[in-house]
Amino acid sequence: MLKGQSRKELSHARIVDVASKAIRRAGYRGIGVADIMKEAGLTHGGFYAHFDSRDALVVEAMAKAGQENIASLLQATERRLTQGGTRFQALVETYLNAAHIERMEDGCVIAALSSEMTRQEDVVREEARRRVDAMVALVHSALPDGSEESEAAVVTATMVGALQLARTLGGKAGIALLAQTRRALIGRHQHSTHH
Amino acid sequence: MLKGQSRKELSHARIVDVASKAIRRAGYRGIGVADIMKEAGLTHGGFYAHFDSRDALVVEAMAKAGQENIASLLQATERRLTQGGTRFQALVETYLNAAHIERMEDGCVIAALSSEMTRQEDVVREEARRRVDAMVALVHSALPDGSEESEAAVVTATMVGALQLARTLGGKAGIALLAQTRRALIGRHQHSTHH
DNA sequence: TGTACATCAGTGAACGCGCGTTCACTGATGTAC
DNA sequence: TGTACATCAGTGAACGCGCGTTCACTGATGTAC
Repeated sequence: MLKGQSRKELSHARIVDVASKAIRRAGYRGIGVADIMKEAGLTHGGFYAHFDSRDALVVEAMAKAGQENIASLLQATERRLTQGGTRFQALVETYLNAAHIERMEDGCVIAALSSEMTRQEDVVREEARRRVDAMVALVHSALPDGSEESEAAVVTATMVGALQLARTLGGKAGIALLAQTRRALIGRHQHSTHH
Repeated sequence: MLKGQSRKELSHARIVDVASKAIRRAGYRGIGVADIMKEAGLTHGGFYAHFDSRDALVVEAMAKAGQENIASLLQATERRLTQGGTRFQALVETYLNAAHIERMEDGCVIAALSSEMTRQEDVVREEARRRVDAMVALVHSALPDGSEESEAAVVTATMVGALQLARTLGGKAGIALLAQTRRALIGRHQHSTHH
C-alpha cells in the first residue's frame, strides 16, 4: 500500500470535512454523530475508531473550517486585488460580501459559532481561541505595514458582528448592513497607509 | 382577589425571568424545561399551562432579556453621563465594560445568542430581529442628532462582535480588545456632532 | 357565617424520541512462508 | 503462486440518559346561596 493516504485516513478526512460544514450550518450541537457518519458514507459505530469523543471531532472540524476560511479569503482577496484597491479593501469586500450571508456551511466559522464558543468544553474553547487569533492575524496582514494587531482585532470584531447581525436581520436590511459596514471600514482605513 | 397580579401571573413572570437568564447563560438549547421550572420553584408538568411550547417561552424570555438590557443600559448611561462626556461615549463605555465579559446571564441577549439566531424557528427569529432593531434604535438615540440609523447598526455590530470575541479570548486579551474597541468607537464618533 | 360546589394552578408519572457511546462481530486487506 | 493467518476498518444492535410533551389527578382558592 503506497497511496498517499490509507483508507482510514481518507475516511477520517471525509468525516472531518462533513463535520466542518455541519457545525457551521447547524451549530455545535445541531448535528449528531450518526448523521455526520452517514453523510460521510459510513455507519455510526465506527466513529470511535477515529475520534476519542464527539468534542475531539469538533476540534478537528473547527480547525479545518478555519484553515479553509483563511485559504479562500486569501485566494479571493488576491483575485480582487487585481481589480485595484488596497489589500485591506479587497479583504473587507470579500468577507462582507452579500453572498456570505447565505451558505453558512462554507462561511466563516467564527461568525457561525462565536456566541456558543464560551459554553464549550476546554479543548473546544482553546481551538476557538486559535481560530480567532488566526483570523486577527489574517486581518493584520492585510492592514498597512506598521498597523497594530489590536486594530486588526477591532476590525475582525466588526466584520464578525456585522455578518451575524446581517444574517439575523436577513433580506435587504442584512445586505444594507454589510454594505454600510464595508464603507465604514474601508473609508476609515484608506488613509492609514502612513501608520 | 385584588392583587395586581394573580398567582398564575406571578408564576409566569418568574418562569420567564429564569428563562431569560438561562438562555443567555447556556444558549437556546442549553437548559431544559424541567430545570427552568425547578429554578422557578415549580414542577415541569405545569409548564404547558403557561406556554404553548418551549419556543413560546424562548420568545418571551428574549423579549424580557432585551427589555432589561435596554433599561439597564439607559440607566447606566445616564449615571455615567453625570461624569462628563457624550451620551454616545457613556453608552459605549457601559456596553464594552470589562464586567460585561462575565455574568452573561445578565448581559446583552444579542451577544449571548447571535450566532444561533439564524438557526431558530420563525417565531424565535422574528423576536431576534426585534431585539436587534431595538438595540440599533438605542444606539441611534445615543448618537448625535442627525446621525443615520445605518451608522448605529455598524456601531451595534462592532460592540456585539467585540464582546463575543472578548469572551472567547478571555483574560487579558479579552479585556484589551474591549478597551481597544471603546477607544476606536469613541475616537471615531467624537467629532461627528456636526452631522 | 357556614356549607357545597366549581374552578384553577400545579403535581408527578409516563410517553416517545434522539443522542453519545460501547461492543461483539464481519468482511476485506495485507503478510508469512 | 498459493494457502493460512493476522490485522484492520467498518457494521449494526444495544445501552443509558435527557429532553419536550401529555395527562389523569390533587389540593387550594374562589363563588353561590
